[in-house]
Amino acid sequence: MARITKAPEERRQEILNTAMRLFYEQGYEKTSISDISKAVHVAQGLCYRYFPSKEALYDEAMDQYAEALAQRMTAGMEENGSSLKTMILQSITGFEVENDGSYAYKFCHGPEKEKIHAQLSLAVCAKMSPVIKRQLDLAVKRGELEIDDTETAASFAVFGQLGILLDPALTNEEKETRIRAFLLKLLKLS
Amino acid sequence: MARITKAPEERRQEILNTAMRLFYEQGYEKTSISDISKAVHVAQGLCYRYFPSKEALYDEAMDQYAEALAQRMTAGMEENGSSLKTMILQSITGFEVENDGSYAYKFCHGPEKEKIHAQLSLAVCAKMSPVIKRQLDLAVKRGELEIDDTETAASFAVFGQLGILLDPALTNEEKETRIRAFLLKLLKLS
Amino acid sequence: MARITKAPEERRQEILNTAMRLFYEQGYEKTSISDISKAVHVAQGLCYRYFPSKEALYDEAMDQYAEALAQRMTAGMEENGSSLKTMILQSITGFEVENDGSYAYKFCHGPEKEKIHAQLSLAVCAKMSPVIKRQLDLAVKRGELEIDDTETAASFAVFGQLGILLDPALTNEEKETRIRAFLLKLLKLS
Amino acid sequence: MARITKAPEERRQEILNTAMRLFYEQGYEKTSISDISKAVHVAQGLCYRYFPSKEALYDEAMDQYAEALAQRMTAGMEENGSSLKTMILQSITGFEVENDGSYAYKFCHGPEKEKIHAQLSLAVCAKMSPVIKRQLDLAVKRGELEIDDTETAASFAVFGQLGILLDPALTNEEKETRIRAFLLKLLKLS
DNA sequence: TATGAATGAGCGTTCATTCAT
DNA sequence: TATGAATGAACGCTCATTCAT
Repeated sequence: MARITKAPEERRQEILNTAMRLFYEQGYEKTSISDISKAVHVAQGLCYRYFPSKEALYDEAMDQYAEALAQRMTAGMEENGSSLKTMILQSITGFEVENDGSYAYKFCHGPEKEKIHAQLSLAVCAKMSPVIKRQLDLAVKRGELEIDDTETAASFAVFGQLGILLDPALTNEEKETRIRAFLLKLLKLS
Repeated sequence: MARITKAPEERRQEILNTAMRLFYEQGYEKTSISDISKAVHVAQGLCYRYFPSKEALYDEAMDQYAEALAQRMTAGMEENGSSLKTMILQSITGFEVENDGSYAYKFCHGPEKEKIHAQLSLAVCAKMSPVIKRQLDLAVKRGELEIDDTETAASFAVFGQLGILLDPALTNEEKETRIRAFLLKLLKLS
Repeated sequence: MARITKAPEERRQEILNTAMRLFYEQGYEKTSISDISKAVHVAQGLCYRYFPSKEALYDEAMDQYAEALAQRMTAGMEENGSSLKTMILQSITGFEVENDGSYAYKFCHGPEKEKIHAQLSLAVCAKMSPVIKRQLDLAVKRGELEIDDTETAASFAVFGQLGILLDPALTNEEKETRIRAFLLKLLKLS
Repeated sequence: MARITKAPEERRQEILNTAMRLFYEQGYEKTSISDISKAVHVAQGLCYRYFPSKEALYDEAMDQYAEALAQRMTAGMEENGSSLKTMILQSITGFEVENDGSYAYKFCHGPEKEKIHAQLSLAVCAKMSPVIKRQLDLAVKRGELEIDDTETAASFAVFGQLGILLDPALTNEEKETRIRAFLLKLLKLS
């Protein structure tokens, strides 16, 4: 086979991206290193130059994936200084992310059987919570809000959505409406 | 080997219990059917008389486990008619269950690397939510509470705890204190 | 389960018939004793009261099956004293047997992948040859034919058909026409 | 174990040859992939780099084996332009092939219980038939023979031998004598 | 005669990982 | 840096067979 050499970092990320996708699509166990290397058009052994084991590759891929999703969902919050109410009304609740070529849009949309969703959902929430806490702190400082334990509040505000988001009986609109209504009330913003 | 015949239901449950334990302790992939059958002191093939595949056995074991944990955590709620405030103050938040021979006490205590925790946590929350919703409905009827969307509220109240519970930086007491304080405020009970 | 007792010979034949069918339909390896006993509505262990092993059951089933097919194909020959030419023109060449509830009609019709066909075809031919030899002998006696080695002739007449019969490129009519034309010429009857 | 790397094609054929032998000697079911890989002195998994399944390996091995036997038996026919009579008198009838290190000599000599023989015999005949047909066509052209349906004639000439060849009651000389005598008569060459 | 739970060996297959090139 | 043939251990699963009832 034609031997294509790439900059290590690029190769590494390429493997990571492909692994991310396959792990997400097929689950951890059903994705073999062979699958990954085939998809990257690379020899099997090469994966082991960049990652010591399949599990290490998985951990890094999952973390990077969760990070990407969390960033996407809190995008915009850190820059502009909207009011909390505006933020909530504009927030992406995880199911409106459009298919932009990344795999973020699949969040909560894949087949339920995949055991990876639970792990990913929690990881994303864990990454989102500190961001939300910071926003709550700012809102408190701005006088929009009166809460002392913003950490717990942020945690509830983020993880609390999971029950609604993962409920297959609800439509996306219902999910969105309910979550926003509840959050506004929770933060006494309405 | 001495051939020990048991009533099918008993055998089935025996396998299920052992599988539950091993899956919990070692994770799904690292537990082989051979491990399970050895632990039950039974021929490997026997597992396949009761469960068509490892995955089916896993699914049933996980569901039964989540059910048991959810029941334990909502125990007492359905019978006595305590006030919501009392319930919250007496609630088991998932980390106070003592080691009583069951495996419930390990909830959220096992090594974080196990991928099963996320799945189990969400499954338990999903099973607890409807119970909590019913209690909120009763509380509303009793006039202790004024909420219209009790389903969403219950969902937030249950899933919202996950962020705190899964945070390894907090002690159990802190977790408990924060959650109770927040819940009381959330439900405007204090 | 309701325990249904039958006369040993009846049971034995019942098992044999079902085994015959399943071996034919699915091949030897893909048919398990469990399959057979389920199809007979009988406990697995019972098969071992009647047959010492799966292979013994197979051998007997196959032989009985081949016997049945051979009889069906030479039916009528032994009784009436038709001329050889009439016999050939009336002969069943293996593909005209209609579906009469037995499985004979499947001869040479099943999926080609089944490895059992070869064995069965040869067994049927082996059983047919002596019958045909006898008819040739009678025809020689009647002066219809002049052959010294009727055994070899019968063998060629029977086994020789296989190449045509097993050819998937020919239609049944073509097979029939060719075989009859050739046999008439071979025996110098036309 | 010492790691011996070979050219893929060589390895592939090596596995094929060994499989061929074992399948022939022991039958399909009784030959495990483990047996084959042990005999090739190779890791079990390697077989699956070259063949997707045991059955695929079997099919290819059998076909290659049948091909080799058919070639051996029709060897010489295609080159020189002997008369048909000479060909028949010189023909190898399948049982005279000496043990030359190949396994061809075992044709029709192995234990009858092996179910593979029937399949192999028919496969060899199927491969021989077109060759014989071509010879008959040439003989017709040379005026040695007067037959219109040479395809059917070839089929009968080849497959028709099976009954005699597979008859365990006959000696090799008898088989040879009878077949040659019959073929000469059949083709009206004597 | 009949049941069906239980056995236990073994099979085909997969796969993470290694290593000579 | 990259290849891909080779390893070898294990795994899920099947199944002929046994045996207590």
